[in-house]
Amino acid sequence: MITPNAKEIFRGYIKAKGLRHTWQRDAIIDAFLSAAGHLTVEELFQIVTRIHPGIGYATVHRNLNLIRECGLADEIKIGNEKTRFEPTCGRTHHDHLICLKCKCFIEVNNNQIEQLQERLAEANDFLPLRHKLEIYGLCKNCR
Amino acid sequence: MITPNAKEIFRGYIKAKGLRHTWQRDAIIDAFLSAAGHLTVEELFQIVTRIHPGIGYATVHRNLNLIRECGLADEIKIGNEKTRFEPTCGRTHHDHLICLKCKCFIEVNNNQIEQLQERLAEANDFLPLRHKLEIYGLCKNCR
DNA sequence: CATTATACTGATAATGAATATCAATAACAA
DNA sequence: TTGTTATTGATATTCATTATCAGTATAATG
Repeated sequence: MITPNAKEIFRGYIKAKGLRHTWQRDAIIDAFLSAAGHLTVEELFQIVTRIHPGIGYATVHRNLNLIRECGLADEIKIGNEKTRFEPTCGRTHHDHLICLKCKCFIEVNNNQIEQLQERLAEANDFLPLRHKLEIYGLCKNCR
Repeated sequence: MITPNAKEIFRGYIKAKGLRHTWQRDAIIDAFLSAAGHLTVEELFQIVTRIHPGIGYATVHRNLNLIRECGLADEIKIGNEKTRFEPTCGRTHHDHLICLKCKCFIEVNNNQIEQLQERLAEANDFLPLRHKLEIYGLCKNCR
C-alpha cells in the first residue's frame, strides 16, 4: 500500500532543502512509488527510461539517494550485491529473511524483538536511531 | 580470549580443501589471531608487513577470505566502508551497536532475541544459518 | 633424492558500483 | 525579463575487491 502523500513528502523535502522541482524528480518518485520494492538503481533506471527516454542514470541515482534521505526508502545491502531501495511509505519497519540460494527476501516483523533491541541499547547508554536485522539461510523452496 | 586451537582449525581447513601450507598463511593467521578485532584487509596487511615485509596485499586478502570461510572470522560491512574482519574464535555470537558519529562499535548479546529469531524463521519455513543485527545510533559519548 | 603436477604468491590489471566533475540547461525569485 | 544557481546528463574518477598470470614453492610420487 502506498501512502497518498508520499509524493508530497518528497516534494516537501526538496523544497525545505532549497532544492528545485524538476520533471525528472517527478518521474523518478512516481516510478519508485508505483514499482515493486527492492529495486536497484539500475532497475529503476530501466523503468523510468521506458516512459522518459532522455533521463540519465546519474540523475536516477542522485534522486534515489534523496528519496532515501527523506525517509521514503530504506537501503538494503547484501554482501557485494548492488544496493537495493525499498519503499517505506505506509509500511511498518520490517526485517528480512534472506535465502542464500535463490536470493529471495521474506519480510518479517516482531514487536518483541524490536522492544528487546530498545532495551539492549538503553542498557548500553546508546541512543538507537535505526536498525537492521537480516537472517540468512534457506527458504521454504530451497531448504 | 583466543581459543588455543584456532590456528589448527585454519590449517585443518587448508588441508581438507587440498590446499597447501605456506609460511605466508602462517604469518597471516598468526597476525589475525593476535590482533585486536574489527580489522580491515588494509590494516591486517600493515601488521603482517611489519614482520614479513615481502608479503603481498592480494595474499593477505585471499587468506583473510579463507579465514572467514572456515568460520574463524565474521565479516562486518557498514555502508560503503571497507569490510572488516572480526575473530570469532572462542567468542559467542554477538550483535553490534554502531555509533553513526564516531563509528565505534559496541558488542552486545541477548539470548532472548536470538531465540525469537529462531522462532521467526521457523514460522516462515525458513532454515536460519546466520544472522546480522546492527543497531545504528549514537553512543554514550556522542549522544 | 629427483621428478612432476599444481597450488601459491605477488605485482598488476580488471571489474564494477558509487560518486564526482563540468558545461549546458532549466528553475525560480526578484 | 533577467540573473542566480541548482540540475541534468554524459563521462571520468574513485576505490574496494577480484581476476590474471608468470615465476615459484609445495608436497606427493617414483
